[in-house]
Amino acid sequence: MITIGEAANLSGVSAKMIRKYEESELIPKAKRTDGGYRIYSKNDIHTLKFIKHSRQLGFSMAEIKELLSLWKNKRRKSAKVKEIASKHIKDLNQKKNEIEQMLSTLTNLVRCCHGDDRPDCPILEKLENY
Amino acid sequence: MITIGEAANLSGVSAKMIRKYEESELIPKAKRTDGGYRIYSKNDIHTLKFIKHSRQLGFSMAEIKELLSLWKNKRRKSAKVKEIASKHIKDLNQKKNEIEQMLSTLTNLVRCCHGDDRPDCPILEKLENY
DNA sequence: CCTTGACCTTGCCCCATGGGTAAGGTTTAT
DNA sequence: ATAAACCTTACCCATGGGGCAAGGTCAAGG
Repeated sequence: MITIGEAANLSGVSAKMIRKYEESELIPKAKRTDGGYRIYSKNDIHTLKFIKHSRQLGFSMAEIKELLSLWKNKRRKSAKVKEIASKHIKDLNQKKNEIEQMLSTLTNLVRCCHGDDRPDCPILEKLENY
Repeated sequence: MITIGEAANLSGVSAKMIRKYEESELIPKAKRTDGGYRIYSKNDIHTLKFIKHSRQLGFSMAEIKELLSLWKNKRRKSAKVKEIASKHIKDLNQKKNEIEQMLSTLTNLVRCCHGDDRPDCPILEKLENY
């Protein structure tokens, strides 16, 4: 008999998010006690950990939904998993490139700015006339 | 007499976001026609462009609010601008590091996955037992 | 048996940065 | 005068959570 609070402690996923994942159909609806409390099994904790690890690698809810169904399906093709992960790598690389582009511009600007009591500032000039 | 749609075209900021920026007090409340239409000046367009450029460099609304007030203040100290930009660079570097951490893990996993018709998959194993 | 405290329930609001849509009013040109 | 194009406000959506409030449940101890 694992309650939602215990499941949260065991899995590292907050009770709030466990309910959210249930509502979003990432996990099946939990069984309830007569009083209406959700109850979880060891296996449910295992699934929650899977979700947590997927979130730590930056997968979206939608991607995790796919990964979960592949994980549960013993006749899956690993190619499909690899495809999802490769697509995610592509997304992350794009985000990284955008950040690097910002960083390169900002770093140049900060290097050129005196950073003293005077108002003259190449950073503001760039924002004004970019 | 520039309407919000024209201001959007001229500045590159959507009409929706112009209203949002007004509500968030990034820009002053626009004057209105008798019928209630917002009207803008050339100077307002200039400010909207400043905001747009700041967004393109990833500054948050709160940061842009500060940058705008410094920009308008002719007695500002460039040190303050530099401080905001430096803090932003720090934030971006942290995001970048997190993404790189994910990428390094994911890249290894994808390299190890056969990606064929068989179900065996190191990616799913990692998500399960991380 | 009853109380108390810890835990759970649902429902709502909030963050940031937008996209979209609907019902209705305004402006401008024909 | 009317139609098209534009504007207004007020909602809902997404992402991935955090937090609070009012109320119900559970388990332990008196």
